[in-house]
Amino acid sequence: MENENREEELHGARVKTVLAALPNDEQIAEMGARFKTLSEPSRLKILLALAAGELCVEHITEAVGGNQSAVSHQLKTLKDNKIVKCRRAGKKILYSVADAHVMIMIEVAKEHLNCHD
Amino acid sequence: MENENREEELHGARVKTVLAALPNDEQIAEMGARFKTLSEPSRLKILLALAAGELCVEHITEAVGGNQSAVSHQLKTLKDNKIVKCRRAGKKILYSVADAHVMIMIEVAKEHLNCHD
DNA sequence: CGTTTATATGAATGTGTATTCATATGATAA
DNA sequence: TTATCATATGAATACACATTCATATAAACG
Repeated sequence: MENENREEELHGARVKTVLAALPNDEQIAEMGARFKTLSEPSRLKILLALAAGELCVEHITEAVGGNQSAVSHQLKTLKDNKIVKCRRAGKKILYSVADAHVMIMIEVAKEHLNCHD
Repeated sequence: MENENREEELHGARVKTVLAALPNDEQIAEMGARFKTLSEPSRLKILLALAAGELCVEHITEAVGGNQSAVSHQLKTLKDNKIVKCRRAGKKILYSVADAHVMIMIEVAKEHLNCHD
C-alpha cells in the first residue's frame, strides 16, 4: 500500500537522523556508567547521605544501615568513579561528594518520585 | 581532643539530619530502578533512537546495531517499566517513548558529557 | 613501640541479567 | 486457508557485581 511506503520512507529517513544524532559508543558507555553507579540502592543511599555534607565511614554506615565492609566496598567504587573524594581527619576518613553532575541527576530523579506516571 | 569531640557532635547531628531527609527504602528502590534501566548501553541507545520519534523494531535494530532478538528483549524490559509504549501499524509494531522523565534524565546526562570533570 | 581504632582489601558465594539460538506467535496478504 | 513477514518468547550460557567473612593496613595515642 502506498501509505505504508510513505511511512517506510519517513521512518527510513528518521533512522538516518537518529544515527547522525546518536552519541558515539564511548559517550554512550560513559552515560551508562554514570547511571549504573546510581542504580544500586546502597550507593544511592550513600550519596543521598553525603548530600548533607562530609561524613566518616562509620557515620555513613549508620546512616545507610548495613555492614562496614559493604559500605567500604561501595565507597571504593564511588571513589574510583570520582563521584566521591575523601580526606583524613584524625583517625577518621571523611568522604564527600566530588561530582556535582551526579548529584543533579539524583535531584532530578527525586523530583520525579511523586509524579504519578 | 576537644576539637574532635565537637566535630563528632556535629557529624552526629548531621547523621540525624541525613536520616530524616532520606527517602524511604521503597522510594530509593524506585529511583535505583529508573537509573538501572538507563545503565545498559543497549537500552540507552534504543531510547536515544526513539527520542527522534516512533520507530518499528526493525529500524530500531538497524539504528542500534545488534540482533533482533536482543532488541526485542530490551524493548520488553522498557515496556514492562513503562518507559516505552507500542502500537501496531500494519505488519509493523511501532515503539515510542512513554516516560518523559526518563528522557529528561538522559538529556541531563548528555549535557554533562562534555564537562571535563 | 605496641595497642587500639578506623578503614580497606581479598576471596568466595550468590544473584541478577544481557545475549544468543531456536522457535513460537500472530497478523497480514495472496 | 495457507504462506509469509515482523516480532516475541524460552531456555541456556556467560558474565558482572553486591555482599559477607576474615583479615590486612595504617594511623594515632598511650
